[in-house]
Amino acid sequence: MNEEVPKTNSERQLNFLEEIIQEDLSQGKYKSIITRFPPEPNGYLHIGHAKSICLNFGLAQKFGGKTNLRFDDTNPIKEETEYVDSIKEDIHWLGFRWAGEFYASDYFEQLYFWAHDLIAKGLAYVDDQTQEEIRRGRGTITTPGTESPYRNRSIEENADLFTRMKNGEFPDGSRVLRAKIDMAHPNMLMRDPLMYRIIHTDHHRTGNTWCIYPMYDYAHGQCDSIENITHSICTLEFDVHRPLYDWFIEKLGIFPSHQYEFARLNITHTVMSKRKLLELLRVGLVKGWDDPRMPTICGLRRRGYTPSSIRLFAEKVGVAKRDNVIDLSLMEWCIREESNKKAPRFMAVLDPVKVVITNYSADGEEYMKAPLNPEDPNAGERNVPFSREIFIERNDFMEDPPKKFFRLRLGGEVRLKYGYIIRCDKVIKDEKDRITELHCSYDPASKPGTGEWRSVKGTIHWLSARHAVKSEIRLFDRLFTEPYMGSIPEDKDYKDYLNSESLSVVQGLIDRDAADTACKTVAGRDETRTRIQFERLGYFVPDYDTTPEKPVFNRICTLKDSFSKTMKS
RNA sequence: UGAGCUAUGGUGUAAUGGUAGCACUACAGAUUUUGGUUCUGUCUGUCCAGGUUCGAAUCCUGGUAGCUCAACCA
Repeated sequence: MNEEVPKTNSERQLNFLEEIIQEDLSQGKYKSIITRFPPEPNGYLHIGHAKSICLNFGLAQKFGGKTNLRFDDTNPIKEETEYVDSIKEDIHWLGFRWAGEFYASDYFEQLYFWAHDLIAKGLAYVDDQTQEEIRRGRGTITTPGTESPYRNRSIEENADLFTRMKNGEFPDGSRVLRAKIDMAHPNMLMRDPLMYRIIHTDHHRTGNTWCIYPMYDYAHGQCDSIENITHSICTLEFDVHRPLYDWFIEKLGIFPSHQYEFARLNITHTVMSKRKLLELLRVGLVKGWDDPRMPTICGLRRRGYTPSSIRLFAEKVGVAKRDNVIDLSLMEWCIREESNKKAPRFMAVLDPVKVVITNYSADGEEYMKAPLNPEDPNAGERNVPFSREIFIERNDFMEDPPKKFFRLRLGGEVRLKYGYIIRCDKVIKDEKDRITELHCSYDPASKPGTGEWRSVKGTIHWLSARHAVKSEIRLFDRLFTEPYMGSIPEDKDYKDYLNSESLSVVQGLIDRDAADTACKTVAGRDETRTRIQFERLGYFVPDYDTTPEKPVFNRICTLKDSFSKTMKS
């Protein structure tokens, strides 16, 4: 029945980058494409980078090309090997394999040679002005700049000075190499941009070999060119850099890589800038780069998001050129979508209240059959122990509930998931009027699999007191209370919007089976962690802090909950 | 105020001169031993004003709004 359906325009649905590539390929501009992911190793990757990674690697996969990983390490003051390692780990974890691993610093020699070439062509000069003088000379957005008094030095003098810059004869900040373009250019980037600055600092890879370092604009396009990158994809804010990118490539007469820009990812209730993320960490508002509330890749990983769920998310958010803010609920949908199909079901009680089944024998015990996953018949079954004393969730009982409350109430019946129907006969409270125990009776005829099935309105989860295992369970919520963190008032600090309830740690009870699953987890090894569902509570994953003595769970996300909404209204 | 980029439901994203579609969200109903899942349905959209055309989200003109750019950061 595989009918060949011709592709119509409406089915094509390529994003604008895919269209460009398809066009380039079909016109024979390139035989195959090469993309690159070019992080600066000065921080941890976040979900915004994940979008870029999925884009660059995805494009190459889709069109039969390859993708390089290139570290943009042109500023030794900010870059560290620690970040190089974490970036590689994150990309790998996301499921992508780079064709080549390169560093901008691999090309320092070539870049230096090309700089001399531009000097020889009269297109670059050494400027002795101070940083302040250069800044003032650049003019403003609405007024043209003025030329540096050093702009018309002879080629010989420039070459000599630049060589001596390289040889370490001058202190930091005393001289720079500039491209000679146009101080009155409407694009500020073209007003004789800096190519090199002097920095007497050890570089994480080249050590003290160099004391002059190329600027981003002088390095990036040429690095792309050296690697024969056909499509150099970056975020929108680099759009004003494109003329410069092209200018260096043209003047040098090297392989013409081309730059294309797309809109960076924003997500509601979080921030994405490295600076802010780092500040949250320094101030102690989060516990580390991999705090499960962080939008970093390692944070999402610890939280329990899977590589496939993040890839799905990257696909769902799309690629275009307009500013966007993606609803956090889309991310949650992506992990729920996957977890619902895969996650084995267990039970946990986060806020236990004891229930005594008064008509069940004190030393009695039996096992209830429970499917591991109702969505997957092949997942098999497990046995859930039942006994006279059980725990249920405190909020699954109300003495005097509203109409739409389908759970346990005084004098009412509820089904224990996979187990008996019980009726609440008596509520026991302490002197502070807090419920300490519920006395219930069970209906022996209501055991699943025996006799006629009897339906009651509600079904709740529970745990046999005798068999339950203590566990620490960490619940997370949005980091910020405000959805659009990009548009908070200017007189406000983004930290004013922190959600004080973004983390709550609960000492709860879980299934023996869930505890076993957790303890099989090797701390820190994500591949060994099983995502599970605690019924009615959400999807969870064992945290790195799990020990054989104490399972620790992170809630990845809740289940969709239409009940709390009905109750509020 | 100069230059560049962008404007399609609440949020994203398609429609490449020919029926404004898809996803998320929200809401309603059916099913349900998870107030989950699944299924069905509903609401809501082309920034504005002109023009070209048999026909415009799409092309043209003029506005408006948002974003980016004045680091020896990337």
